[in-house]
Amino acid sequence: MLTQNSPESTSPAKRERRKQARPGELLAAALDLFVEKGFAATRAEEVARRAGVSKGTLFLYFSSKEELFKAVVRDSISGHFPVWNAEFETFTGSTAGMLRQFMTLWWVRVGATKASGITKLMLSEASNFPELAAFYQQEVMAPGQALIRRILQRGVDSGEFRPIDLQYGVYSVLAPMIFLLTRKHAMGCCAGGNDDLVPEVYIAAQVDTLLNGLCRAPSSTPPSLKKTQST
Amino acid sequence: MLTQNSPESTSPAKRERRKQARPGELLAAALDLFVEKGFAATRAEEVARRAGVSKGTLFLYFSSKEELFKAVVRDSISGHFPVWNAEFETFTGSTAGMLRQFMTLWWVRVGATKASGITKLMLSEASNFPELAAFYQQEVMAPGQALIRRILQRGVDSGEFRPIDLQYGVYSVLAPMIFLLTRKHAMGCCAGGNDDLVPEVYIAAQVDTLLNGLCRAPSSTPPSLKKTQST
Amino acid sequence: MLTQNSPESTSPAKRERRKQARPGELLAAALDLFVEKGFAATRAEEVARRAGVSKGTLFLYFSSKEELFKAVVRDSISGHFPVWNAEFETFTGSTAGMLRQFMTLWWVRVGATKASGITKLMLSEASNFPELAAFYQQEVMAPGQALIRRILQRGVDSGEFRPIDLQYGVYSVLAPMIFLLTRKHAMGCCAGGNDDLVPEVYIAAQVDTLLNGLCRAPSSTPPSLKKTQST
Amino acid sequence: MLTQNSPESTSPAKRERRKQARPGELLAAALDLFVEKGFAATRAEEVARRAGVSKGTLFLYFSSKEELFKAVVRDSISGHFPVWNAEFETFTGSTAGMLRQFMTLWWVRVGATKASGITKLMLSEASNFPELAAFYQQEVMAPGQALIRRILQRGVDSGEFRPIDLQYGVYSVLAPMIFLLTRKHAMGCCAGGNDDLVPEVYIAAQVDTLLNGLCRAPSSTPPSLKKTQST
DNA sequence: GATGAATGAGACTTCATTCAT
DNA sequence: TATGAATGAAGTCTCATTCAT
Repeated sequence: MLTQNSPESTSPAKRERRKQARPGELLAAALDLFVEKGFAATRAEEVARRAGVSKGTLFLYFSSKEELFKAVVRDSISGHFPVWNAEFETFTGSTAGMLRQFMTLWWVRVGATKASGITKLMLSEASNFPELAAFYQQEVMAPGQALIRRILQRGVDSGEFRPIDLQYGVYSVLAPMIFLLTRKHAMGCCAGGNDDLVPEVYIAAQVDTLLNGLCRAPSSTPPSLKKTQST
Repeated sequence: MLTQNSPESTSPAKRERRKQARPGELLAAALDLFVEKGFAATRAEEVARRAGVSKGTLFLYFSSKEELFKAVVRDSISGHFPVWNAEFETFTGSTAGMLRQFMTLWWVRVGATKASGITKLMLSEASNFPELAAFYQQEVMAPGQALIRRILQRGVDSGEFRPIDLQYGVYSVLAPMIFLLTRKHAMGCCAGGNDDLVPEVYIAAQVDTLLNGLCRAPSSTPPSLKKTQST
Repeated sequence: MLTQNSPESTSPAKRERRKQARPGELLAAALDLFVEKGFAATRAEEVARRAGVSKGTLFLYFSSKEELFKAVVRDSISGHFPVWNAEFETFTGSTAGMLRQFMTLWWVRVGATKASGITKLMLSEASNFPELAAFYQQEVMAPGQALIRRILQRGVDSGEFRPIDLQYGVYSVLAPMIFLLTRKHAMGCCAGGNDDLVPEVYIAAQVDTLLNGLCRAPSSTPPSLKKTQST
Repeated sequence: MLTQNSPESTSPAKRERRKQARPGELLAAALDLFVEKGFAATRAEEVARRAGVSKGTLFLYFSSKEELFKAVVRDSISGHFPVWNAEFETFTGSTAGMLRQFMTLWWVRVGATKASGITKLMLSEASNFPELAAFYQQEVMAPGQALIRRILQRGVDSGEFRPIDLQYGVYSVLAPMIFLLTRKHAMGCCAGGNDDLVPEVYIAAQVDTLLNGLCRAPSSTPPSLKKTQST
């Protein structure tokens, strides 16, 4: 989370301190509840109560429930992009290593944290809240995909990767991330009895497959697709 | 869908027939609406109206909106596996071709149809209905994964595939399917500005990547996709 | 009021009877309360309670408080215009008599009834509810002024009246009507101690003044205004 | 307005001066806003902000929003009559001219200024504040009407006017004034499409009609009503 | 069985008023 | 005295569910 909340302060300027901390406390409470119950099912009053304030106070800091949600997204995810992107600006290793690091860090920073719940939430409720969906698309999806695309482009440019279609390549990287979120938040909670998926291992395996494919040899790869290409 | 709905009949003698058909008509209407708007946003009255009955009648057959939802999922997801599995029992080509066919057929029969909405619906609402999630896991996910596993096993056994971890391999295949559903039902409505993803092409590309990886490799990388290169 | 409400019925099709009567009962309750407390200060629930139904029922018949108000206006005033206008289509007497009849009937049918409260209400709250103001302007003011204008035009055409500016003439007729409403609903409640204004007498006197002026003779009418004649 | 407001001073030593001026500044801000938006729609915080103080300070000086309203009306309506009355004590022209001057000056000094908002405000809110209405009646309406009555009496005495009922004559003069206020503050915002009413012209026309009537000839004024004729 | 009018809890949001600083 | 963060009652509107007909 971006905000640093220090709810327990007893110094002289107590009121001011509280005011500084309020948004962070509300954001934290909102993140918890949104992830736990979804956007529509989370009641504004409950967010306020969990943050230890009254209903009215919530609206003092966030003009509507939707604005609160946007703030949560910014605080949990999109606010970090500048830093995260910067790390890759200066990456010097192989592009394969870069892709591995991207997915690994994504898991550590988003997938494994509460922030991942936000993405799952969008998957679930986007269609009912078009404005939020647009916001998320613009604030999170677009920058994220841009970064993936830059990595793939680098691999193609350097000759490390085959000259693939970039957009579909991006989706190939995205798919396992979405899959993990789905496991964790939707099916995972009660999927099978066997917890047979260790995310870190899955990501490693996924990167491996992504880079090298399932096939043993270069083989006589079929001329892939002479089919559909329907529109 | 398993139920056969014939909503447009009102002749005198057909009254009894109608009574028999009621639950099916309600289920069909509910499926449409749940897929279209999600669980919370679907109003009971609208389901009833689309089924051609009154609100009261809906509650005559389903004691609550939740029960209706459960019934929809139960009614719409099983029964296809026996047939689909059988087709692969007798497959004779290469395992690469088998995998390609599996995903292609999945798209044609599930991904591209209304049935896909049910899966998306589970993704969205599973956490609110643990009982349903378990049911879905057992009835749909397990058989589906078993089939994928059999295909991969065949490839490994025949030496076509590298000796990968089977379970993670299954997830590698599953991920793009989930991703497509997500595109179609959740983010799709407003994702990007450009509808830059053609499912059939994506699946083909995905299978290609799955089989051969992104890396140029030692290999004579197939000229697989010299297409689109859209931006 | 246009609606005929018969709240007390015990015949077989009781429910249907109630349904017929509901809008009228709600309209009557709303009229009372709007006149008594104004638009903004009238709570929807109170309207419902006075009509003997629950909050939800009100919104079953009128989709919003504003729509309820519009319905009240139509029911109390503008719905009568067709009939009222018709009466003047066939008027055969002098235009002076016509004008006298117009104002007299206005008092009997609107000014002296609860409907007058609606006009007063618009005077008070129009600026806070622009949509309602526009509605009232279009539905009530415009037709009313059109009728007045027709009367004045008739007088001018027949030579009974001086060739006055029609629009200002309309306002001359309107002013005492507004004045009466103001007396009745705003200042009247506690104006002075002496109820020194009898509306019917005021109207008669006003018509007289309107027709003949205050001056004793035709005198040397000052060349006062040979102006505008706009419109 | 009686209070002199100097809202824009914040120098160090002027602190004490400010304190004295506070109530006046608040009253001025409140007057502006009440006239502009009405009582209910004016928010306490906005009044405070416009006066350059905080919300808390407003309640330091006025115990509630209602009290503030009363104070505004009390502060804004008296004091002008002595001067205005004096002007007419010494009037020497014709009574017709006197009446014309009275209405013209009223428009210049009241109707066209912010003061007119107070009267409109009384019209709107009087029924909710009976005490204020009584106060206004006594302090403003009564003296105003007395002046009009004196003018009419003068006309009758001198033989310029017909021997009309004085009280109703007063109301005939009052009506167009009220009408103008109504136009300006209530309906005006969206009345008609065309701003077809120029107050000065209207007043002139009104005076003309008042003096000479609509009818062409002195005619045989119908024996219509030598008053009462009620109902 | 079928209907649909009626219900009322509950959601979001506003804002006059309070009170610790 | 002045502040402004905090409160919470109140308002409009929705919708799953009930029940008299």
